[in-house]
Amino acid sequence: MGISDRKEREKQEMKRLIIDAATHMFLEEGYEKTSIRNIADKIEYSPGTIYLYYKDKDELLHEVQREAFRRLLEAFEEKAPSRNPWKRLEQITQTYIQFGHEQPELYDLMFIIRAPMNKVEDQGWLNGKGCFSYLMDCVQECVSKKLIRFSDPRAAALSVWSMCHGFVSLNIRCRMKILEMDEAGVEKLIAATVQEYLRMIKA
Amino acid sequence: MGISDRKEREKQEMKRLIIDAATHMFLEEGYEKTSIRNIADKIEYSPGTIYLYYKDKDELLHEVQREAFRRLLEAFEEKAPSRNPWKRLEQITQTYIQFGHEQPELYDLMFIIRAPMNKVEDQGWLNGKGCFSYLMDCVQECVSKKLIRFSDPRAAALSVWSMCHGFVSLNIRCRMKILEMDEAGVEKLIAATVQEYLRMIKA
DNA sequence: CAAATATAATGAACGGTGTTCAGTATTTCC
DNA sequence: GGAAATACTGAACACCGTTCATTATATTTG
Repeated sequence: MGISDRKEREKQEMKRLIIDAATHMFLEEGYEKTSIRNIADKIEYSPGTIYLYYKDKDELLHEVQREAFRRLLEAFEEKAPSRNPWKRLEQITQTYIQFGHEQPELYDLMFIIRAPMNKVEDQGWLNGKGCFSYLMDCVQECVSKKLIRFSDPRAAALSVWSMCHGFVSLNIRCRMKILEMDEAGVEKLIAATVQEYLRMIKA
Repeated sequence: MGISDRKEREKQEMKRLIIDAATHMFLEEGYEKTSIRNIADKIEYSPGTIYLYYKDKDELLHEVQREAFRRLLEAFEEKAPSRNPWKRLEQITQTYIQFGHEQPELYDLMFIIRAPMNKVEDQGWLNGKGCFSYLMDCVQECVSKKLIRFSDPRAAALSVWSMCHGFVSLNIRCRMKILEMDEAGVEKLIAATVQEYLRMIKA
């Protein structure tokens, strides 16, 4: 049936229209400050219409999260391609921190926002798992080749992730103002400190 | 003038009444979920009254932050008293992480929440600086006595803080569900990984 | 083709939010 | 006791996410 095919296609196009607007506005203004009404205005539909395509605002969030994690994974694949696992680990940390600083609102909704994380199995976090696996595989290889002072790869991955997330999240939530340095200085210090960290965990 | 003294005293008592209720409810339900109307209900005043004592909800937040940082500092002084700077560093990290896990809503409003951090100079963050100084002094001493593999104490403090904050914030925002471990297992892993981290930065 | 049905979109309404302010009640002062 | 100052109220404003009866459009049927 051609009609139901077209209907399905139109439905998908509508979902795209909504999610593209949402992504754009989340990136621009952040998740909290973006209202369903604003999104509806932007795409020139009534607020109620959005609920015909997405259950609630959380579902929009999950969809955007899914794409954001895909973007991060792509960034890893592009900017952390080294075959040398130690080199790759350096590239991963750098890429992660750069990603966070360049797209703070996106980083926010991926890693900081209070969100129903019920469905880790869910699609929304499948890409998230992909990102974590990229790191996990890397440190796994580092452990195997004794390039890193860890024996448990899970602990190693957690350590690297927490360190990087610590830097990024403290910085984008302005807690590093406590250091009383200018923005550029802080980012330099972060870059230097992550290098220092890597030096210390290097076997 | 006795009357204006009493007036001033009553004003302070009213501020205390409000801030105590606010603190209690922020701790219980979190900052976002606590409304001015809820607080007003609790203390049996009208919503408008709260605005006679505090400019806006942010000012309540800052006040609660101030007390929260005092609490954290007290926790440091109580649970991280060792004269040995390395030992003290271990105690500080442990205390910090325990604080975050035991009072996630308080931790949230101190370190995670989007909040106007305009006034780092302000009272709200003076206690925050006290907390950071407690760590800073400690690592400073570690650097002096060559107990730590850092030369720049600021980088050392930032590293330790970011690592601990990374653990706590990823955990209380449920991002560690990606590890597919139970809650207790995660906390064990965190404790082990922070130990591992300390072992690696130890000179 | 027209009528009946199914689908899609609307926008008012509900209960919530932070915040303001004209009006009222209370207290202090003369 | 009456005037002035202070304290408090609660309705109102402009938002929010979400629901749903109603309306408009598109498809299917006779």
